[in-house]
Amino acid sequence: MSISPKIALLEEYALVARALSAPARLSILEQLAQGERGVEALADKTGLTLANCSQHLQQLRRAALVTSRREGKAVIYRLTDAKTLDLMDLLRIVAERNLAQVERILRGLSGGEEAPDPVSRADLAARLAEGSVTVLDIRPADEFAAGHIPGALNATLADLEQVLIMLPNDAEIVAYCRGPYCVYAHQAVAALRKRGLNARRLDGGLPEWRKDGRPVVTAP
Amino acid sequence: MSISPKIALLEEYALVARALSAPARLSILEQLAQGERGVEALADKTGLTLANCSQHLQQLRRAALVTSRREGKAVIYRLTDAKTLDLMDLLRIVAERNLAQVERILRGLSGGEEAPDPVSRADLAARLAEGSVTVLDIRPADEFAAGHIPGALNATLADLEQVLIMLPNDAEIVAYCRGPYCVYAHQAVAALRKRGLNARRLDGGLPEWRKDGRPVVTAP
DNA sequence: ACATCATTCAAGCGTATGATTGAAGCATAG
DNA sequence: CTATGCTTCAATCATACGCTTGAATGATGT
Repeated sequence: MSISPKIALLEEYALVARALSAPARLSILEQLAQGERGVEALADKTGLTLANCSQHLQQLRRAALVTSRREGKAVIYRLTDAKTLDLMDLLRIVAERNLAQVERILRGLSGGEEAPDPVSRADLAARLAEGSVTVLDIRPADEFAAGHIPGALNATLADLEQVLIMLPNDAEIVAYCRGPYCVYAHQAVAALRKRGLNARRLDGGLPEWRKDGRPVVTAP
Repeated sequence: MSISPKIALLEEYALVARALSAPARLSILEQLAQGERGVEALADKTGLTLANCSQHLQQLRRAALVTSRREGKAVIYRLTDAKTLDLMDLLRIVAERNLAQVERILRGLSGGEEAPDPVSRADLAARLAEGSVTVLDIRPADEFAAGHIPGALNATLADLEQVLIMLPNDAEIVAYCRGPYCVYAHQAVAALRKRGLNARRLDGGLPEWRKDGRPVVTAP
């Protein structure tokens, strides 16, 4: 350490980057962006085994991207602060800005068609106020119950058909999901547009909406 | 829908993070933040072998953090855009904000003494205008020649003693180096303060100064 | 104190990454 | 057109990481 404080410093910075360098951990962070969670819930949502998820969580904690507290028998994890979210955002921005690969993957989700520009959160808020838009929350029911945009309808990709029949054909639809890392809304919009519906995606997901200080309601 | 577009997306984001997860690559990026460089210059500055440095550069290029162009026989690398710098900055901020380890390392550099708050770039610009401050550039002579803050004196850590004797004892000194990743200025300030001089560190280094749009001069 | 449950630790395995060496491209100079 | 020198590719080894399995820890409740 005293031999090379410079390397030691860089090593610390690299530790944070390394924590973000595994898809499994990004997936965990995306979940935590929705709200704090226990280990089992995280393992369940991300499809990781319990022990594996626990190990990833500890790497994230070592990098101080998440913190934990005990609550009875359970250990609850949450993002340390907004900086963690900022870092994830910037990572995504750089990746999308630079990597043609990302473009191709997102295009593949839309069935080859060009996706329309996303709706800004300010726009959606304004349109919500005048009731001229239908908001779809494309997330599992439990996440929807834990918090969603006021007035939003909940639908998973599998449910989508069921919810559609309740909507007028000329409805303007805005879909959102967990956030920029999540592809549910992309897929939902692609499916809706294939049916000729006027659907667009919200820029960002619930965490970003909440971060803007906009209203969020729990189970209706 | 292929096997898992979601994982594929996360994999792309992880690729960018992975590129930042090795001290050697951070070191390269710090060099490139000073300005574009050839492979050999980078290898020399970072202490890496040529082939090794080239491989790291290709990983950075795969993550689109740097781009390259040919210039005669040489291949010149540079940061793709300001986002790369932003990402490095945020990485450092999160690491310093959260990791007690970083604090200890930086404190170790100051010989255990508390370092004073850094001088903001706006403050330095104002004081430079009124000539009430001496600026020290603590970087190798070639980097100094390639660009430095107007009026700055160049000194390496080894040279420091030589330069000192030219300064009045009551001089107010501001030291800077390559930037937040660089520890030269920390060490120089610690050394100067041990001699009873009124030295402080500039917040950020030359890349940040330049990014602010402030004047930079080349070899005097 | 004991049983119980959620979480963490520990060991093993396969794979990927980083560093080194030596050989192969590629653009300019002669 | 060939020669030179910078850069990159290829092969190798050592190390680290991610995932799985099975046991240990730690707090809770009877």
